[in-house]
Amino acid sequence: MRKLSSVNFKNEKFLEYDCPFMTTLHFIGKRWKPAVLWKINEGVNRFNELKKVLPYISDKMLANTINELTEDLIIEKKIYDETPLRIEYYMTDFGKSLISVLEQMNAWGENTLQEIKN
Amino acid sequence: MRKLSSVNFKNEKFLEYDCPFMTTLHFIGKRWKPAVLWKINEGVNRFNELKKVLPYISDKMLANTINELTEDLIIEKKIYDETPLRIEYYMTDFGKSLISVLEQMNAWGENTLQEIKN
DNA sequence: TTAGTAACTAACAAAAAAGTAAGTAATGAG
DNA sequence: CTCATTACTTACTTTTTTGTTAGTTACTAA
Repeated sequence: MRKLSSVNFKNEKFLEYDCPFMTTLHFIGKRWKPAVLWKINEGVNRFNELKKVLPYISDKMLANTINELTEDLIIEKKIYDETPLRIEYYMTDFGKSLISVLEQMNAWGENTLQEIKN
Repeated sequence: MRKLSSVNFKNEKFLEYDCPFMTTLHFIGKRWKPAVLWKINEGVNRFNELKKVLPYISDKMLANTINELTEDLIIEKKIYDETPLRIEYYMTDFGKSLISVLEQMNAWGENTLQEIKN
């Protein structure tokens, strides 16, 4: 749980106010968040499918990440009344607007990895 | 200090390999890094000047951040043989290539903040 | 009735990141 | 000789994030 009185928290808020890119990082700057988002965008929509494509993620981290993305309105949960239970996650329009940012970050990352190789 | 044997570290490396945007986040995904980078890019080049424009950063965090940006070859240090001592930091060409990514993140952040207001 | 599957949650521990307080080195001014 | 300035470093603590293990609910198939 976040401690709202901490200097750490206040500094984060100051930076989000002073530097809008910190707001962007607020949505994607965690270990598994951008990866989960990316996979959902690619059409991997279910809990267990996400676990397959991200083999080292733990149940807890996947659930946490999904919960935060849902609270932030980046993805939405759809519950299908079937058995066995089927729940799927989809990008919201707001979430989709983040993808082009991730794409540019991806391009820069790929480029950098290439240059390091050479 | 980073523990190279930790699951945390291994997961980070897996993600940098699997999702190139994680490589980008590796360079800017910390509390003060993108802000310091941004300010240096805007022409704030000295330790004490950076402290002025980022009033809540501690000496230690600023020094750490500058050191990491230097090790990552994003900025470079220029020492002027003057008294009092003058040291300035400048973006490298590699560092400059990151700015367009930060600019897009900034635009998305500004937009999002605007939408939240309305 | 036992086992299995999907999608989780809770309690706890370890690791990493950030913050605090004090100190350092080189120089020059008074 | 003491103080001020610039640009840091060190030792330590707190906060935050990540990971581990075990359990839960609702259903179905054998």
